[in-house]
Amino acid sequence: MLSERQRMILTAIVDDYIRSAEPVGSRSISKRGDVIYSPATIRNEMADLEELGLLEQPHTSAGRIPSIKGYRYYVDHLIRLGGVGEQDVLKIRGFFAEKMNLWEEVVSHAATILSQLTNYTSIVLGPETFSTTLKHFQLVPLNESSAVAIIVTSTGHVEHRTVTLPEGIGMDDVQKIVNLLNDKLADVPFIKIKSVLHNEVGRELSRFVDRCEQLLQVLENTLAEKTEPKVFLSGATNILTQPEFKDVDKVKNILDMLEETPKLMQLFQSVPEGIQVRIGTENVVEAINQCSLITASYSYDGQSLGTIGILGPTRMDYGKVISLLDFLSKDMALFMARWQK
Amino acid sequence: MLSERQRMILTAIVDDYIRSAEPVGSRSISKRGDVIYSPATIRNEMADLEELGLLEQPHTSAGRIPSIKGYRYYVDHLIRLGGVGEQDVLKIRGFFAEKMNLWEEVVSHAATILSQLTNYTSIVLGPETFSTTLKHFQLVPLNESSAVAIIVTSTGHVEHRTVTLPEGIGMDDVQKIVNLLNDKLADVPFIKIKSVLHNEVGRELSRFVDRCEQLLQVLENTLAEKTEPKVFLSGATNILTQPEFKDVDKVKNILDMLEETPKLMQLFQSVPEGIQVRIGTENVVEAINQCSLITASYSYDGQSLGTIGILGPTRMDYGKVISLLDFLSKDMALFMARWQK
DNA sequence: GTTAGCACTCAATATAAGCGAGTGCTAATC
DNA sequence: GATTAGCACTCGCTTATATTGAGTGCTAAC
Repeated sequence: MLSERQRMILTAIVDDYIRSAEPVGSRSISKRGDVIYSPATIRNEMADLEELGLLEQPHTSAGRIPSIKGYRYYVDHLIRLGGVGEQDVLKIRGFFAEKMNLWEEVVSHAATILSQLTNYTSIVLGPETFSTTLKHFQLVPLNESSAVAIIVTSTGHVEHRTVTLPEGIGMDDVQKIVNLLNDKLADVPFIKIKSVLHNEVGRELSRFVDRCEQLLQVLENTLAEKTEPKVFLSGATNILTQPEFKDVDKVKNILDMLEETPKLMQLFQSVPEGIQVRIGTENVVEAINQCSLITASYSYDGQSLGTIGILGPTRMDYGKVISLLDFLSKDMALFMARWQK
Repeated sequence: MLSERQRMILTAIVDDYIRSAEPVGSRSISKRGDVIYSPATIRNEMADLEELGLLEQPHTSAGRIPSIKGYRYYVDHLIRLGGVGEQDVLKIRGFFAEKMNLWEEVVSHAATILSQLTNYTSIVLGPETFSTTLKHFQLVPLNESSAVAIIVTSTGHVEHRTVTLPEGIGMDDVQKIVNLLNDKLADVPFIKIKSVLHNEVGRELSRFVDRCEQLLQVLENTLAEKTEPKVFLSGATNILTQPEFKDVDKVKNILDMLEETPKLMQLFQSVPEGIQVRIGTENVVEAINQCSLITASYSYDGQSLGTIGILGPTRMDYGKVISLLDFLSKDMALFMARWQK
């Protein structure tokens, strides 16, 4: 357990370091005004904090910088959430005032706004098709053996993939099946599609059409296949403005990872509801062991819709980013809730 | 007009510099074996080449490097196209052997392959919807006032956008119009859609439906709107491995530009048929004045389908990249030709 | 026309000196 | 006992200075 004084000093060091990117010395803290002890006293406390693993010294005659553990303590116990600045609120409000019909638009714009407001890299995931309902289904034949399946969700999200048609099935049979599926599956949540298909549709269908089992199977897979949520990135190059990433080699790994969608998804694996902060090596993906990732999921009616995240250096403005993500994720949820009806 | 010896020396310098990224001195050329003159003679020629603006000296006591004009001369007159390496051919063949149904897949994979084979950044444009024909058209209502218009092209490309429905139009009227459009417009090239709509459809439609002019107008715009060709990027971070881009600030501008699609499109404005090399400041976009962009358009039946390009430092392996782009663009054209039927 | 020789240039590297921000420890002070 | 002034010490950073070596341009000889 830290003393009140230690907490004050740790807070001061983290805050200063976040601002300046320079190791913080005892003298500069003493001069700040909010810690009214002499440099010597502060030095003693700093030595103790280092012993506790909360601070580090780049070299003997330098000031202190927070360790991962130090940031963790700061985020868990010391942080003051200042709320979102007036300017930023206005920008976000303006953003949501625009007319947007497609989920993609909302999400990609959100990513842009986030990276602009923070000067870090924003990563926004969504929509997860599974959390929406089917609006319309269509099969457009390309040639004898393949077709494009088009799925429109209640959120205006359009998804398409190619399917291979079973041999020797007639076009009008296909059309019948598609019509029936539209009838039966409209407004059914994706999560229930499989069971509806089996219980209601299968029976009925066999009355109409012969040899439809294969096709039905294909379509079932197509419809029920969990889709990768789309990833929207913005401000990937912002990392280059950070002094700790002046070195090209350090940056390369990070940018490489951002280019690879699967790796990116891995970052978001098992993020819980609400706001989550992962500092430095707390991230499983090695490439970002020098970075922190803050994520916030946005949800509707208890159902998680997607996740928004900010990737920056461990020396990131946690207070600002957390406030902002909290604010934006709630606004997004609200915005999309208006839609669900 | 350059003498044969000058051409040999210029070739040697460009080749060496492309390999080593270091200014090339007279001694090292003399030792290569293919230019059998003493360093002193070569120095004299180098001085002449510099006077002609083909070479530059970073500083007095350094070797020479090619100027933009030097590269230009090299590309126009000296380059030896070695063809594509066996390894690379195999990879490309393997790539086209895969089954791909959507144009997007082909194009995005092509981008990946290109960046892998060259270690530069690849930018692939396509498909331009205008060069294909309409396969299917669908309108899925989202609510009273808006709907998603879905367009499937002959190449399996699916395109969607939201449209605003005119007030007070009935759903069955909408359906009638959509059906009619599908009847009349199937397999019509996008380039002709506007005229077909006016001549054949407009007349006929007014017989069926009242108050459809507005909707028809909206759909006409939707269908005839020239779509931005999609851009696929790969290997954006490869630029970071180049020694001339060790400096983060130089790289930032380039990567920033790559993140912005409109800027990226600007790069490809007015690229002619065939292979085009733009060296350094020959590029209009300032951010890449230290880079060269090589583009090749792929076409079918005289109609340009899209463009593939490689962005690298001016000190780029022009011979290899040109051969590769030539090869790949032709293969892509062939692959897609098989499809058009 | 070609080349050997030589003085010269200049970035890059190495070496040393000085500075200064910051520390840890000790002893005096509150 | 907690706090702080004082001081010696550390060490990265900056600046100044020398050294090196790859490369040049010019001249004179071949």
